[in-house]
Amino acid sequence: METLSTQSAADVTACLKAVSDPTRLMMMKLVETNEYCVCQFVKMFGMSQPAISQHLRKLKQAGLLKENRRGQWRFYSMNKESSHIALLLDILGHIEDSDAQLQAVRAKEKPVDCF
Amino acid sequence: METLSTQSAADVTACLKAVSDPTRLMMMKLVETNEYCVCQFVKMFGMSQPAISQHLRKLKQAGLLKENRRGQWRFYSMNKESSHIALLLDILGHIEDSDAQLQAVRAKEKPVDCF
DNA sequence: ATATTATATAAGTCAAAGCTTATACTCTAT
DNA sequence: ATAGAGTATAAGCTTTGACTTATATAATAT
Repeated sequence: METLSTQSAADVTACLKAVSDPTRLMMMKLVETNEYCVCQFVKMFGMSQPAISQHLRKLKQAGLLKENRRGQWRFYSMNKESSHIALLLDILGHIEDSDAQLQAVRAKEKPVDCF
Repeated sequence: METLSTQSAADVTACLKAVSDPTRLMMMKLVETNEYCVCQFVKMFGMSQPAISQHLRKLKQAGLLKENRRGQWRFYSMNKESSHIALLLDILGHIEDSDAQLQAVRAKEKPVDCF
């Protein structure tokens, strides 16, 4: 079903810029259904920890991510209260679940107590 | 209504990159209902002709625009056969029609035989 | 208090993006 | 054939973006 929520062109652009990077788009697809900590993303994407942190920061600054601290971990999940949520979900809905990259990333998922 | 069309994450990213610029997003919103020639865009956006041409080229290379030559003009319109059309329309649907920037740009629209 | 693990931030590098100016191409009119 | 208008492309400049390495912060465990 289509959402009726609209926003300014500038707001739409801000959201698009946040997710127009392959890593960040994939991150948002992942957190659509789960929450992940930084170390999990590092394993899944095979990128350095600072690179992952920086991507997460951009998504958080765009209001798309919610941060949840538990112990020494910080878990990130989709911010369902985001002003961009309708647009975001529409975009994510266009990614096929069978996407090879997406499945490759998910295949590398490890529990939090990873080492 | 929601479209069921999905594509690879890479394809979605390519589309998002094309429209994640304020000028290009606005261009796509404009060509949703009309076709425009380069000189019209120049007037509407108050940008140089090469800058406009370069934005149009990006959108065309992403498959979002159709080019139509008539006389010495080149008219650009939305490519309804684009593989990204469903995603694109979803995105554009989130821009409010009352958007100030959009209305400001539309207010500067002039007929083709402009000088 | 110290060490360890998880994460963030700072600073630097390199490539890409968006503009500019200058020039080339294309069509029309003379 | 030449000139002029509309548009594209090339080259250069400047800013931004995505990484790197190094360091700082925060929580946990000893």
